[in-house]
Amino acid sequence: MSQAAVLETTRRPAPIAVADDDAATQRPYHHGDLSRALVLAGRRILESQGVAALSLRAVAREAGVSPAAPYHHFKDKGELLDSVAREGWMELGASIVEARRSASTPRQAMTEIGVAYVCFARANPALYRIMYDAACDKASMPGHGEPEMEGSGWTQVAEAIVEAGVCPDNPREIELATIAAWCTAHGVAEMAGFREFDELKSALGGEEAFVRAVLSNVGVFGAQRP
Amino acid sequence: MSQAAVLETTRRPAPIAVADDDAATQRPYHHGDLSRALVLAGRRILESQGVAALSLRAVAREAGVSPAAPYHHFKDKGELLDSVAREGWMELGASIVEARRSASTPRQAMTEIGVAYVCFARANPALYRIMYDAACDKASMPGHGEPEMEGSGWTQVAEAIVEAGVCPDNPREIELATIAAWCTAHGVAEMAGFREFDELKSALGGEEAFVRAVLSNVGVFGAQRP
DNA sequence: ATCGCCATCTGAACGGTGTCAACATCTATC
DNA sequence: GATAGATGTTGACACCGTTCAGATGGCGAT
Repeated sequence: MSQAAVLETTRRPAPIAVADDDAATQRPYHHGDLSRALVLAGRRILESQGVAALSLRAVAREAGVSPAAPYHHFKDKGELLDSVAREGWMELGASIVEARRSASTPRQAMTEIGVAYVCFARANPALYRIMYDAACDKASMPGHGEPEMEGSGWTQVAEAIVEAGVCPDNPREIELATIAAWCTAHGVAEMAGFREFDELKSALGGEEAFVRAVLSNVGVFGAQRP
Repeated sequence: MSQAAVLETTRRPAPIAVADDDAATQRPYHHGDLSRALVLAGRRILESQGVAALSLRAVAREAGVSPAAPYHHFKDKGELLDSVAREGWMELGASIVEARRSASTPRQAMTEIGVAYVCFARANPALYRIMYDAACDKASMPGHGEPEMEGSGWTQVAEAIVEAGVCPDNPREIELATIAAWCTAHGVAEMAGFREFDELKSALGGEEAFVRAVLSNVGVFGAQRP
């Protein structure tokens, strides 16, 4: 469907409402809520065509709007991608909360948090790339200072680390362990997709088994060594 | 200097010899060894302007050649970047060999390998980004099957892991530990530059101290927990 | 020594991109 | 209902990767 829009540039797809669950909603303003529609369009392109296809013009096309329209809602392309990324971080945070809740012991919670992080990134690789890029040049990590993300993500990990007792109970040690956890999860998340590991993955019975096996070697996430 | 080349498009900088240590070398052919010169130009741009400025045209400009010239030496932009990346991996491999040699105990060797990996990536952040991107869609990890990289990098890490006894002495466990090591180093390398950590870094006495503190929390690289 | 081949380099072009200024249109508010 | 401001469109600019026809020049065959 978006294929057609790409091939036949003249005929633009009909503007999509912010939520297409109610088809009867006639867009109340020029477009409705374009900034939201653009973020959704961005995610759609990310999922269907990957990060290389995520141009500002493509997003505008997908949203059924002219290439310059986004500039009335975002300073530039980076700011639009930041919005897409922020949604991703919020979903990842929710996934971590869920993983922690599902575990029966604090130590197991750490493992599940790691697996949840990596699996989210692997399930949405293009989105995760955007998320990482956006986090790169931010002065604070995702989840710090954003009221709608309070109690998810970063703080969850720190709490779980304290509960699991993976490091001395001391603010600095806890911070270092939390950073180590994030770094490690990020590294595994980015490299789990390497084709080099395909053989090992299937030998271990799938990607999640592979991820668990790797994470078990990693200290913060792994089972306590005897 | 390359600023001028950007601003004043008409006047191209003089073609640079493949190695400018010997200024008397008159280029023997059309350009000399353009493919080598292009790789060097790419690295120069990477270091001075970052990865966002690394366009094929910019590389050609820096090498004093027309935008189409690189196509006689590389299939496309990706192949040129692959060459730049391969050099980077070889240098990183050498750095790892050196780090391992400098350590006095097998366990310390693991720590130094991790620090060397991260410090290389942090010292050449744009280059490392290219290196990672190139490794992404390769079927084998850097250092596998390339004769000029035999005995550096990947195999070094596996050997060091065996010597340090960080995992059961079993091919699969060794492979998993090696993968975990690489994932971890990659994660720390990419995130060590986050501005979020600036305060902690200076509190710990610099970036290398920060890196060592984080790595000590990650199992494969860290000191053995008591 | 000359010729012709072929690797190499150039110039111009195409479609794509991000971004901007000028203009058009619609909503909200007085 | 007039007007101001927010929102969308058009057209343009510079840059990008890539291709292709032609110029250039080194090197092997004659």
